[in-house]
Amino acid sequence: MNAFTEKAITGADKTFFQLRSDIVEGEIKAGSKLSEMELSTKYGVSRAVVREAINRLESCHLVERKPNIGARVVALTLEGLVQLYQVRESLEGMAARLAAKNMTDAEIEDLKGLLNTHFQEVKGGKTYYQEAGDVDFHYRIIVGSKNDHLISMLVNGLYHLIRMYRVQLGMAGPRVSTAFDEHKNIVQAISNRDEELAEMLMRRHILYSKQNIEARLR
Amino acid sequence: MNAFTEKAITGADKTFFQLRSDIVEGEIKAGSKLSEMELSTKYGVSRAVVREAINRLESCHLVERKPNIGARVVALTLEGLVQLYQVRESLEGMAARLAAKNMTDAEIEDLKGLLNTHFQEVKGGKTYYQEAGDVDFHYRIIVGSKNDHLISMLVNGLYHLIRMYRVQLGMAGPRVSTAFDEHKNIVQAISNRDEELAEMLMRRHILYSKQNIEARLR
DNA sequence: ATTAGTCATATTGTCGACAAAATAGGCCAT
DNA sequence: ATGGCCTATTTTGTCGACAATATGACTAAT
Repeated sequence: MNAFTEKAITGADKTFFQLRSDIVEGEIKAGSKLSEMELSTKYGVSRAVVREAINRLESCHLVERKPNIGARVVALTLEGLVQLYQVRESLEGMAARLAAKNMTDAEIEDLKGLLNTHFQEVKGGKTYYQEAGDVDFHYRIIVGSKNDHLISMLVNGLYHLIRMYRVQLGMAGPRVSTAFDEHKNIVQAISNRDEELAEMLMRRHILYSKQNIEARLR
Repeated sequence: MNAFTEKAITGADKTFFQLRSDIVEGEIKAGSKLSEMELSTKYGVSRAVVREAINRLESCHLVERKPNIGARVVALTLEGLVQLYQVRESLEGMAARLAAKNMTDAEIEDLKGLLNTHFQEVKGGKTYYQEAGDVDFHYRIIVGSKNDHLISMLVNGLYHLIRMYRVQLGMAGPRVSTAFDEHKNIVQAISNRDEELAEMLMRRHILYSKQNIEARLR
């Protein structure tokens, strides 16, 4: 066995990942029906593993399942996006608060380094920032909270759904420069171990994102 | 078809409910292994439905599953309880905020009525309050938020876990009178449509509960 | 005595077949 | 035509069997 624990990957895992990717990226259209038999032949696995994969997708709120009827990919609505950001504001705000309390000094330094890297890239004219960079920034703070429930809910639960909205409603990389300043201030608050401020700044950051998205969609 | 939509109940549902109850009430001990075959014979269903039930329990964070090894009921630790209340503080705080915004006047009146009923019972010397009453109070505010993600996360996700801690660590009904006053103030804030205050009071209410529990356990 | 290796057993992962339920289409009555 | 009922087909729910992996016991070498 290797030094770092490597989880065994089962067939259901692979099917789950594949399906999730196809749904998030829009390969499988939002609101469409998921036929077990069809997916079974498409991915070359038995219906049992497809069912397990679909069950997990339901846990992520990416599909909705009704007994004896079947599973549909969730529909994307403005209402749903707003609700999603409300939860996100709450959870990530708490994550920032806990990160200010629980991140090690080394982790905070790493985070500052990440921010610097992003700064260089943005200065160099890259619009790349928003997609991977923003996700990475938020991801580190979530993990830095050291709260397993929080981490699970956000990483396994909400982030793929958020990404699905981003990809399919085509909101790629706006608000780059202002968002970067907000990130910087959040990191500063965490570095100062100012829990209250870190939470407040994160909540406002996400609130602004939400308002920005809402404005563009109406 | 009936007036109110009645969801079909599948066998996996029943097994899931049964297992969840057994775990929460401690009939199945925390940290113990769940053998698919054993449960299959015990409940008289096939392994497939037991597997589906266990998968759903995993979504609720009531069991942890490792590929090719099996599922164990989660272990109850003080650390875990603290993390749980941190998330709860965040989510229910947001629920109170949204309830202040989204509950109808009629729903708020109902909530006041519920509080009065509890008041009479407490005055009558019943210690019954905490268990059903507290849950009901929080439940109504969660639903009153009208945010499906929030509702799902709390009702399907966290509440059974919280109840598991309550039952098995034997913390039934303390803090009755003070908690009642806190509930009253929260309802007043919601009634005044004061979102900020409602959120703050709910967060403090849960924070107090957490501290109360922590104090008793050390 | 301890450790590594091997083999037998038990448990989980996957599959195809059957049962139950829902959907679709045609048929009949109005 | 329209609406309700019945049948045929499709889809999901459940089951038992087989394959792959982990667990535990036993042996042997150091």
